[in-house]
Amino acid sequence: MQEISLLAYALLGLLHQQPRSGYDLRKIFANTPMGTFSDSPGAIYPALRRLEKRGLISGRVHPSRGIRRRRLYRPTSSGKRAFKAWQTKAITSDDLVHCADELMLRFSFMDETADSAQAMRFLKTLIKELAAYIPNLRHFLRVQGASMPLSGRLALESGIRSYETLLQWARSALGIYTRRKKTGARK
Amino acid sequence: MQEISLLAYALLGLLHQQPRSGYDLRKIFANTPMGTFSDSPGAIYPALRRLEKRGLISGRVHPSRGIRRRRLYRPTSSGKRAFKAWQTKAITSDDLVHCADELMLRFSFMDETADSAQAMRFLKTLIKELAAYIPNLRHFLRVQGASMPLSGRLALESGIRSYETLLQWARSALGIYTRRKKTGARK
DNA sequence: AGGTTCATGTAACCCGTTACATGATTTC
DNA sequence: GAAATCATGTAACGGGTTACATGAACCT
Repeated sequence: MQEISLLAYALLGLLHQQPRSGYDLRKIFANTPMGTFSDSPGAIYPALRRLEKRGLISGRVHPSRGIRRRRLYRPTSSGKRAFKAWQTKAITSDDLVHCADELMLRFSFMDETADSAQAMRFLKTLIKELAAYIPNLRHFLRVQGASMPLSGRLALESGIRSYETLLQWARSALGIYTRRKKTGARK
Repeated sequence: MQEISLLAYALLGLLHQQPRSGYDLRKIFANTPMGTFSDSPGAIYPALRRLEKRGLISGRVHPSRGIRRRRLYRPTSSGKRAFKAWQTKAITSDDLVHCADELMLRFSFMDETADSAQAMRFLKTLIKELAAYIPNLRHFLRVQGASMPLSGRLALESGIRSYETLLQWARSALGIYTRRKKTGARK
């Protein structure tokens, strides 16, 4: 069982929304706020091939009307399982430092593949980990700040603020899910 | 003139503060908020070798008292020039999307290698680019939000908030530099 | 007919990951 | 003297970057 790259998970998630071609996916990365991912063909097409070879997606050429030949991919049932497993796996404190992007990607497809209970569980754990981690950073800044140059201190302050913003966001997001659940929630 | 990786710039920046060994650098990445960088020997030592081969740092074994043999590196004058050039180069709007980490790294060593005028110039440009970019994201959310699933909308909102936080931080940081300059500033 | 966009692919290169290896020095 | 830590290395592997290539369909 090989590792799956973050880009590959992004592709897999987007294919959960609807069948798409490599070119469709490239355009998404080129023209939307998902632009942190590479839109280069040298990244996308090999990644799709690998996902197909591992049986997580299946692509077939769409032979329809006048349009250019496009190979449309969709997740297989095994691909759906793998994606959901990745999405709902436990959040570790290490994830905050090394995989903040990955956490947000996992959350951003939550509605496509899981129920709101999963989303809420995710947010609660995230809140817990952030609330535990931020004081460590504040402590480091308090203790080491004096011996750091101004720009370094400010850079650290920026990192802390961004975690604090994330925490505030997670709390408000959790509130939205909670409220939606109380009022007769659909889905 | 080859590309220099972000990790390599982080190493180069840290070596501006004081001569250090590969092990010192690994400990920094393992035990401080700079932990987003890899502390694995397979990343650090080859990176140091490459920097040395390119003439940006020079290392020599420190033969002093009882201590274990340590190869201490320090930047060469050419390395200092390259670092400063990287640090003070123009900020593009693309940097915000693809290299936010890189921007903060560039800033965090500003005091080591440049004067506060450079830091202020950096912050001003950052503020300008952020102020131009954030409305684009807000616009996207307004137009596309309705057709996005809740979790996707929230994830985008989180990204926007984090840019807004960065903008606020940049403004307050610029304020600090400005004030420090007015009152009889040292250095 | 010719240029542009659509759509997919490939190959060389770089570098971070993972895992393993090796000694020297300190510690108990 | 055994174990732990210090300190540096190396090799295989994977995947993203960059650059180039190809052809079909669309537009004028």
